[in-house]
Amino acid sequence: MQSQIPDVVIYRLPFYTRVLTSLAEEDIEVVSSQDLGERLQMTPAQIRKDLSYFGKFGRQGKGYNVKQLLGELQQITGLDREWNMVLVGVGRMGNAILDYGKLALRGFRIVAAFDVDPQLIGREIGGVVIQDISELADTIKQQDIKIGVVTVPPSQVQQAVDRLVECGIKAILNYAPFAPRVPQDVRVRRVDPMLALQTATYHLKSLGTT
Amino acid sequence: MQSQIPDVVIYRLPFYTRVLTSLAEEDIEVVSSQDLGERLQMTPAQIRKDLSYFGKFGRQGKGYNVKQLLGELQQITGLDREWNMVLVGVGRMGNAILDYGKLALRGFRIVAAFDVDPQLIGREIGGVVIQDISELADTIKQQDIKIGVVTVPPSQVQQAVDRLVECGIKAILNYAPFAPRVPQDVRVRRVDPMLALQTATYHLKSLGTT
DNA sequence: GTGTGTGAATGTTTTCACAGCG
DNA sequence: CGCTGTGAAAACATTCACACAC
Repeated sequence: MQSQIPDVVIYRLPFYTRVLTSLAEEDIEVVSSQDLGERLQMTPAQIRKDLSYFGKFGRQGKGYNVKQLLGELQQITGLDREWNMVLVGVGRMGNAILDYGKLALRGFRIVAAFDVDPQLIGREIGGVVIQDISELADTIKQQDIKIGVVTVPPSQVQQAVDRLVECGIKAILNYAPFAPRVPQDVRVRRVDPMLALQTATYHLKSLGTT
Repeated sequence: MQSQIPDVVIYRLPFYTRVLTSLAEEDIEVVSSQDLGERLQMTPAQIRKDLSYFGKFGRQGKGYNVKQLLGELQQITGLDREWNMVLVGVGRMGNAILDYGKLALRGFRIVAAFDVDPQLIGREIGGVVIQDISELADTIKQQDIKIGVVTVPPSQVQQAVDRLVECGIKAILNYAPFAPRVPQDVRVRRVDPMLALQTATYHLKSLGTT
């Protein structure tokens, strides 16, 4: 039924690719799980175990070849290719995301943006022309897009997500502070600075004054 | 240290307060772990177990009083008060955050912002005047601030974090794509949309074409 | 009857510790 | 030697299932 590779492990892979990328930039050729562990603040054993789910990438007595391991991990995570995305909801946040150039550099490119506001349709932001939401299905199917970014107001999130799912979107980056309901095979990832703060205050509480 | 309450539980508390808040707004007075579970897409048992770490808030055969439980949880999480924060690094992201009004409504208020760029010092954004970084220590100590938001370029994150920690900051909202090193008693929370995307592509890979 | 609170059971993740390879 | 890869053990988290309170 399922992949038997724990989700937590999948979640950690991008961390590995990031450190390996910067090691590669420093022209470091070989790295041990020990080194990696220090840079990532995790135990060497965990790193070795994680990697072992996918294969044997290291050499005993030596460590891992940085470039080779990086390549393997990029392939495993699917970060070796470009991913096209659609964005739904060109409000404040959607605008900022469209206007932010660096996404594409990292392999994620917003190729289409949608809104319901007639005022916005036809405008161009960050090289993307805003289309009417009614064109969503066609665009997604034509370009075989699998990732959607949802930046509509909270009250419309579920509806927007439903539409995306109907169109065959399989991963959603959600900027709303709650989890929309989706079928099991669709992944939702939440971006929620507020939540991050709210999980920190518990520990601050016990810290006297203010 | 006698925390004994699992971190995962602490992380879930804000979700409970959010649903309870919206239930309260709908004037719903009582809720069962069953109901909560459906809304949050988690098992009733987990909710009951989580809550049991902090006390007995429910009534058998009935459920939980929404307002009362909300109050308890806000107190437990420290969300029953206002938190003042400083922001370091008024670049693109820092600017956006300062300009974003709603933070304060949710109990978090940025009361001071800092940068090293002389061009920026003295400017006002979102009601906050940008100060020179040299004034950081004084401001934090005078106002007994415990939370810092770090939006400096990646290469300067560790330095900025070190300064904040020296000044007594105990929680940091980090917008950089890596984890700075901090003492054990300082919590760092990362906001990282890129990471969110990167954890999703693993599952998309196996999905044919594109 | 209904739904909480909770030990006990089950499932999952991390860590240990060491055989074995280079 | 040094460091990987990995079963086995330990730690941790979730779910079960039921006594008990309303």
